[in-house]
Amino acid sequence: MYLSGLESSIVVAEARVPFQCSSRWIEVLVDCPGTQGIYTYKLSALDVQPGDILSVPFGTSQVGAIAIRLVSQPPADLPQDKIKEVTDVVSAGFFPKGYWQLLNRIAEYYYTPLIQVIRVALPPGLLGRSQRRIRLLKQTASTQFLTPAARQILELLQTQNQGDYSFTHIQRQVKGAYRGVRELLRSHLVESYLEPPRLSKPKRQKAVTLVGIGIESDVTSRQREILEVLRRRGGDVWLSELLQICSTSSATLKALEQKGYIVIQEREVLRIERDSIAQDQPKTLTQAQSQALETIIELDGYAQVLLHGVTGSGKTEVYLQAIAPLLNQGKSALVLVPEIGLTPQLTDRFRARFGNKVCVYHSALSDGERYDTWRQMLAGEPQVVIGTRSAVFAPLPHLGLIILDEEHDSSFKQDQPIPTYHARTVATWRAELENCPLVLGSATPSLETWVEIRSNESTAITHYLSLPERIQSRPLPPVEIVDMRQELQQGNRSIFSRSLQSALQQLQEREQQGILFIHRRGHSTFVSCRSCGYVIECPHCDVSLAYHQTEEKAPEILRCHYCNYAQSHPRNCPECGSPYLKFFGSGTQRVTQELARQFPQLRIIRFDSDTTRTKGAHRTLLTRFANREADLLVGTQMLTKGLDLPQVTLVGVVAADGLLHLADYCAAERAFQTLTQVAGRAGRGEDPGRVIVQTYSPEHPVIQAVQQHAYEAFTTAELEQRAALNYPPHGRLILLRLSSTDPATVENTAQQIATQLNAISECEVLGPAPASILRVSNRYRWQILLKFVSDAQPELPDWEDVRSLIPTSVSLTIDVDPLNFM
DNA sequence: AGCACGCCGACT
DNA sequence: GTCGGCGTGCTC
Repeated sequence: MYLSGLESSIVVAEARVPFQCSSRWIEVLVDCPGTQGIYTYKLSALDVQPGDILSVPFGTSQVGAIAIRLVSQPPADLPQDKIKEVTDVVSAGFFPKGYWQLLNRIAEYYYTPLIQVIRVALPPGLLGRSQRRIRLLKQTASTQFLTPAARQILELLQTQNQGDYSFTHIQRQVKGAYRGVRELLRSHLVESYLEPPRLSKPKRQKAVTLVGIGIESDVTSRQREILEVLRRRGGDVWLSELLQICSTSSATLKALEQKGYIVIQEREVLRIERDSIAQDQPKTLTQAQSQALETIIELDGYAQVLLHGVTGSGKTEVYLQAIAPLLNQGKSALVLVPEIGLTPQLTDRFRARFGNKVCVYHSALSDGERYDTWRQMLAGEPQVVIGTRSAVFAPLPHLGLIILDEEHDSSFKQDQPIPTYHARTVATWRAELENCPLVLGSATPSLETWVEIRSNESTAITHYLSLPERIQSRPLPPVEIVDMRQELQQGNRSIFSRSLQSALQQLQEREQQGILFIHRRGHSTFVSCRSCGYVIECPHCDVSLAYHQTEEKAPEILRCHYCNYAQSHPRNCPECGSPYLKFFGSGTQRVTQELARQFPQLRIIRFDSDTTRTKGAHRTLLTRFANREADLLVGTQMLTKGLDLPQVTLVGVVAADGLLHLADYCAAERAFQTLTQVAGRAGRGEDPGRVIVQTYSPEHPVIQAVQQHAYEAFTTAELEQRAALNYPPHGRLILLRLSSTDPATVENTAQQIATQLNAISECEVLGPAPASILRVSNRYRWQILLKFVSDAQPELPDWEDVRSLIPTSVSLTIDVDPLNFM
């Protein structure tokens, strides 16, 4: 059971009711896998309200918990002496109204225990749990009587200067750790202890506030000076800061406090990055932009809006001007974007417009920063939160608008761990519960959104807003399709067509900038022996290793793109010893090398997940490009996500084919979106742009649609195909992923579950089938796809029952509305 | 997740 | 007969 219906019993604490003496017990939800259900705890001194986040003793350890309901009687069947007491309130005062219902809805729809949903919604560290740690007791000990595992653990502990590691860390490092630790415990070489949960707590600091305004006859000149500094600073300064500025002592300040001039108080400090940026004013809107803005501003209550604007049509300006009046009304706005690192420009623009009312929330923040941002949001000041997928849970009270930018982007879908939620789906529910509008923005709306909006247009709850033109009537760039088969026929064996070559040449001559899109990172997709045909594969996965070489003399490495395994590139074929190894397929590295060879004067920046791994790398690379430190940006998918580089005139797609021939049902849709988005990077500024797409299948419908900027025609055709096969948005899918280290066990289990599911009449069971790559990281993967004709929530087995029937070695995840079929 | 309890095979 | 493997079940 998923504790649905709990929302009726929880009282969301808007104003905390005074402590009631009749409620001496609290029912809580405990953060512990394998437990569902409610546990009752005693309350004596603590004031606990439903929705509070608690720390409670559970079994031998201390775990996080959520207070659900105050009760005046403990359950009759529960012996009094078993009831423990709540240790602490970690965070009091709950989420805004409707939030609890949202979490419950997610739990139900995505078949996920409620506590797991709560875990993704809360910042890390709030649900603390104690951790078992192992500590070295005797420094010098002879290790020769120990088993290898025990000796290894001992040596590991000795490398750390405290001789102290968490048990899980040891388990990761040493195999047979369980046994080894036991052995060491028995011989008293180490001890095991429980470290209490390290809970995120608000960081507090002493602040000095000026209170006395009256005569200052009783103060010394030194004290008067301090008061003057304090007054100049607005009457409110951190204690440590004041001590520094006035180079005084805390005793002097204490004296002033005694005399009643100042108050010294502990206050919460929020660790939130806030750099100031040049101010920016609202821009004049085009006709279409004003019309869209007007519609959005006039919305009252829940509505779903599709803002369908071609690339470069100025969607962001519409967002900004839609948010401005909300803030004045004391409301907040939530802006969701695919990947925050990729859009420093977007956050900059928001900061420039709204200053420090803008908060950025995403997983790259440190735990402390996330925690503080979260606390800050709870406070309810009107603000704009920009974030990635998980920011859909931002606990903003008075939410006035939710914006999902680039709504078609698949990074809004989580496919690993459960809940496998889609931020768009959750945002829709949230907007409904908060009774506020949801704006979905894209140049290439997903088919789901398109159907949802267009088929409900008469209902007044959905609105279709179109920005058919670029700002300042700039034209969309012409797209030239190059048939690479003809290039080859005519004797051009380069990876660049003659058309692209001359365009790159012109780039330099005209001092313009360009973007080159490559589907893959790395150098080559696989390495094969020309003598025997052997392909070098990953030892842990059923894939070939990709060849990586960052620059001319850098080490040559073979890397698995699935499990990150790496080995150095062998000189000879491991199978037959032949020295003739050949690289196939080209990634970003190879293309940059090739460019350097053919266009030595061209300055290149590589922009892919290899070069942007470090913090702030995106911004640095983009700034360098914007400053014209390079002529060409060479990169992967990242280039498609809302980059606004007005100086780019040329966009080249080296090989569109890699995108076209993927196996899953949404491959065509995604290829169209990606190519249209890359193409849209060209000609966003004064100079007109052009796009060159190289392909071996120029007649492919996706290529044709991209060339003609024909979103609607493509979508209509694609929807017909989907309807014929009952694929989303007609009908729904649920994917069961099973994996295990043992190939036979997964297969059998998959078979069993499929048989069970076949009994459900309204759903079509596809599979079980091995995943397209059977083995990844030494786990064998099987899948079962469930297809439903109707949109109704189908009757499915209780997954907890299913789980209890499968062997523990097999893991099962349920992916509702899957997008990733790997 | 941890950690008990508890039931079967290799040793004193 | 005991020690110690890890399978099963509980945690208010």
